Amino acid sequence: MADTPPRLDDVQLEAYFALMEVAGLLRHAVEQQLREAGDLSYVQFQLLARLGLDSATGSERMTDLADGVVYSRSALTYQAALLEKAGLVARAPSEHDERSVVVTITDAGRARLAAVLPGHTEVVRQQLFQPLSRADTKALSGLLSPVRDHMRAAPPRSAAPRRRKDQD
Amino acid sequence: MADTPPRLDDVQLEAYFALMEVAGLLRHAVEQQLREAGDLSYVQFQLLARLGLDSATGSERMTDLADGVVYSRSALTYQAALLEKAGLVARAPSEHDERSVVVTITDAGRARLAAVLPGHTEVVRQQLFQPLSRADTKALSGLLSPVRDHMRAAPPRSAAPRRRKDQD
DNA sequence: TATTGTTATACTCTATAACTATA
DNA sequence: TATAGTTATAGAGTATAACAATA
Repeated sequence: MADTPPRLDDVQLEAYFALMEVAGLLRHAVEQQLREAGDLSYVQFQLLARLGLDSATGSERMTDLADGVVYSRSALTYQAALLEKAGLVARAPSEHDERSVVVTITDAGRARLAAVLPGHTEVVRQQLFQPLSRADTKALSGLLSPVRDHMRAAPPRSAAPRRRKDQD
Repeated sequence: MADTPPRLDDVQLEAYFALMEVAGLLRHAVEQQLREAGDLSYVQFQLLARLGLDSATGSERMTDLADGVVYSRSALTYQAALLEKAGLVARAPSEHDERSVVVTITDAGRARLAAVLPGHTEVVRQQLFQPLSRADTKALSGLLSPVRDHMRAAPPRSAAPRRRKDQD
């Protein structure tokens, strides 16, 4: 279709590869720490963190949890079931909409989160932030936040035209 | 041990979360494209790219391939076997060291790589680089490259003290 | 003895599609 | 009819440990 194949130049390639490798290594390091310190996968940690840190009430609907954490609903059901079996969250039908399920972090969940957080923080600090000054960190955040917003808003088009959560 | 739990401040948290989400969304988009355009996983693409683009000869030892692409040797054996079965690489014992296995990209492997690359590039350009100016891209690369080098050199210590490729 | 690579095994996680129930 | 969530199923990928072969 497009007759001008837009190559990535050297600077872009370097940025792309560095981004993917840094994120990959960081995730790997963090996953090890979470597993050893609290027997949590990264996704499970993200769910607990969203409920325990981001949410004022400690509760969220499954659908809202799915956004941003996981790519399919069944994956969320699977992880939520694991967390519930471990006693770290509770699931109950919503009062306003009987179709919805509200997930709530339990005291045990908050305790697990608190147990894991210092080590988690420590890994991120040592691996990611040690070579970055405060100005660097601000600059990094300033560069990546718009990219994140752009990605959330713009699902892949030409080369990967599928939508993420809808059927065709 | 440490009596000063070093929290991450808001700027660091923002940078950390943005990094992980950007890399996660990008990898997801890229994996879809690679699967649809060439039936390749991201790891398989990385292996082909290293052999076909980075290596002058098109060949590398298994051990050298493992470094930077994969976290365990068995995972590399698994992926290399898949690529070989698909005819995209060939494996042969090294002449200099009979223990080593040299992996070489085939013509079919180069063709597959060429078939996949334009779409891959297009996804990365649209998803990652569209909101970034050239100066932004340079800055991003300048920030992340030192972090990558730091991570390669400094395996996780206190909180996750295991080494990556050695036994205890 | 140390290194290179493979294999057997078991496990985690994910996506697809079919399904139930409520709005 | 559309939305929320679950389940069954099947597949991809990984790590661990034991193993064989060579340096």
